[in-house]
Amino acid sequence: MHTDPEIFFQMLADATRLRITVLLQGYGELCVCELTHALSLSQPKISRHLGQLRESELVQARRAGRWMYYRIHPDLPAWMQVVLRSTFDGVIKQSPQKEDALSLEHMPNRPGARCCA
Amino acid sequence: MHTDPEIFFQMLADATRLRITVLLQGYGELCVCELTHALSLSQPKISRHLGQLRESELVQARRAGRWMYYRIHPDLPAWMQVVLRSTFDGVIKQSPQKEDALSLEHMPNRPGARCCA
DNA sequence: CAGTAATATATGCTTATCCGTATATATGTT
DNA sequence: AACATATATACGGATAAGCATATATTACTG
Repeated sequence: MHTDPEIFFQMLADATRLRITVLLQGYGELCVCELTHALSLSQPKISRHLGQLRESELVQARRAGRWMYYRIHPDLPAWMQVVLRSTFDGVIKQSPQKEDALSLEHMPNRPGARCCA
Repeated sequence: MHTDPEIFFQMLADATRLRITVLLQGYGELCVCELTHALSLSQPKISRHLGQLRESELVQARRAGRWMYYRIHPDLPAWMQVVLRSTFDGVIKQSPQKEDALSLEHMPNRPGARCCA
């Protein structure tokens, strides 16, 4: 599935999925609660969009205890990686992506690498 | 409008608009009849999608006599230009973009630069 | 084996998207 | 002016996308 450019761009064509993708591009791996906090959106909404991103194989999920960690799929075609990288560069200084990153960094009690590794 | 990444990706998230965009990326400037021929789609369908691309300022239109020539908007943000370039590189060898390019090159009586300049 | 925290899915609804067909506009030609 | 060519738009209908709320699953905890 992740070789179809139309579906790839469809995934990026929704504001919520774009924000998620940009955060994953910038932070490598994030769990659902981190994304929910960073974007200030309901958990089902985040989960539903993550489900689509996962099904289209734009992201990869990994379970660690009760947490699900998501990251950009490492096997994406090179050109898609370029697209994601330049998209990140293009939007990370703008709203709402800038605020999303700030909100993530100021999140209290973040699980994952920083606390548990 | 062409500074909104969500709309930018929405434009690329439709097969017809993606094919049009890739052709414009590869050939610089094309008229509606060339696109209609290359994609083998109805004229209103092509025109409707070109209208959306134009309204979102992803492409620019120029009239020359009875023909309307379209090209990628030259003032796109740099990161969007990178996206379009790497998308072109990623899909031009695949279907249907490969066939579109062939069909365009074999089109008889093409108007525009090649014949009239 | 309750209970709770983290995440996922189901349901019903609203709205947006896309399409084909028909028609309008606009330019050039006779 | 009438006509032909190139392109754009209008209309009605089908399908898909997105949402909020409620509920289900899964894995830890005691």
